[in-house]
Amino acid sequence: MEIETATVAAPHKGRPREFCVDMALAAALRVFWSKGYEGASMADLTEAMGITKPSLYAAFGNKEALFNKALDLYEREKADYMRAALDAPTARGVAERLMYGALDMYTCPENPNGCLGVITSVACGAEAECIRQAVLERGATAKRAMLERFARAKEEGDFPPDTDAEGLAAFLTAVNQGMSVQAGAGATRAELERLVETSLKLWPGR
Amino acid sequence: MEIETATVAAPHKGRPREFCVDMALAAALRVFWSKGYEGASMADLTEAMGITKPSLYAAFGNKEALFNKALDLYEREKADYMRAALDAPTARGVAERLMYGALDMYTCPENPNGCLGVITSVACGAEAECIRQAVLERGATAKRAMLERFARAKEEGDFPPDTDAEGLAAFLTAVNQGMSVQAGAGATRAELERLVETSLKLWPGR
DNA sequence: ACACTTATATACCAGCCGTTATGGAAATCG
DNA sequence: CGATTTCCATAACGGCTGGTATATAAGTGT
Repeated sequence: MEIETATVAAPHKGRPREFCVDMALAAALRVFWSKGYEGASMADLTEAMGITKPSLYAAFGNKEALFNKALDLYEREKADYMRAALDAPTARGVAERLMYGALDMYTCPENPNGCLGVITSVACGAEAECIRQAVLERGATAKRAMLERFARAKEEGDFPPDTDAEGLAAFLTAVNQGMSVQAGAGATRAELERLVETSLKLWPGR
Repeated sequence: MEIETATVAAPHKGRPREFCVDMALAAALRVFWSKGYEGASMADLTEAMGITKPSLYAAFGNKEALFNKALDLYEREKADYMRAALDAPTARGVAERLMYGALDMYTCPENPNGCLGVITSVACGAEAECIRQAVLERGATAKRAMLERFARAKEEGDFPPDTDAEGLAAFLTAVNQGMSVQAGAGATRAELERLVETSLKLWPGR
């Protein structure tokens, strides 16, 4: 259990490590984010993290454990706009925050393009099936939260009464996933902005 | 240049090959379709195709050439619903045919789930960059055709005059890509049907 | 100064990757 | 028939994969 959060200050005996775990993990995340789980080789990771393989294995366990910790970091730092979006007062506000948040994240110049979840869950070999399952589970959790939010929105009158809240959740998820795919395919921010604006123009209710 | 299309009938001298090129290619397509370009190993391919590696190399060149031929087959047989969709008389008809066509294709029990283009273009290692570019080019061509169709639809009054046809093309593309991602993630056909119906309910114009 | 503990660096492991050389089998041509 | 051409099967190639054993360096507490 690591207590320290910054660069140094080892509390116990033994040779202190020469790198910052958090920074190394952030570097690993960027590699996974741009190349996917299987596309990221240990050589890619160690080079980006600035450490050697034994150091990586000592600090993180193995590739799979490293990915899971990187995924935790991703959700914590990068994708918490999702949670924030659900706090919007209206369903339209939720959709706005979700889409513009995704837009910012997918097109931020210092980030890889696209969504880590989409990149990882699509097209992975048999060996990475458990990784894929873990990612899908998190996506399902996020979608469930969105669904509950839209069910509430329907009760509050944000939608016409005959609206399919589940369909709308799937719809919003799909547009975000498509935005991720197009960002990965090289779409410009301006193009994705038009996609978001078009989608919001079609969004039902006030 | 192979002339024969069926099982046998070698026109020239030498030992005739013992497998059907078209069937082998179809099998290879299914492997690429379910595992992606890099996720499909030569062992996977040869096993599914029922041939050995030297036979594969003699008949198709190498892995990249095999993929390109499989991609040709995919576009020719599976994804020509796109071309057909653009022939619909109205923009709404285009959207309907496109979405239901994608729905049928992504959920057909005898096909892998999802879109080969999405699977291949997302998250590939550096070595497959040219493959990715080839796939993206075809996607860009398809999107360009859709864009032209919607520009015409706007002139014909299918949309309100202030409509962003380019945004709508990106929108429709995004919903289809999202549908592919969700199909690959294990969504049921019923779920995707609701996604399509919801999207069409939001689609502008008559 | 010493033993002890931990991190780093080098080198290595078996296994899979895409690809190909080699040797024999099966067909047509003369 | 023999000669030729093409295909199939085995096995191997160098290179890369994720993962590790070994040896050395750099700190700790006493």
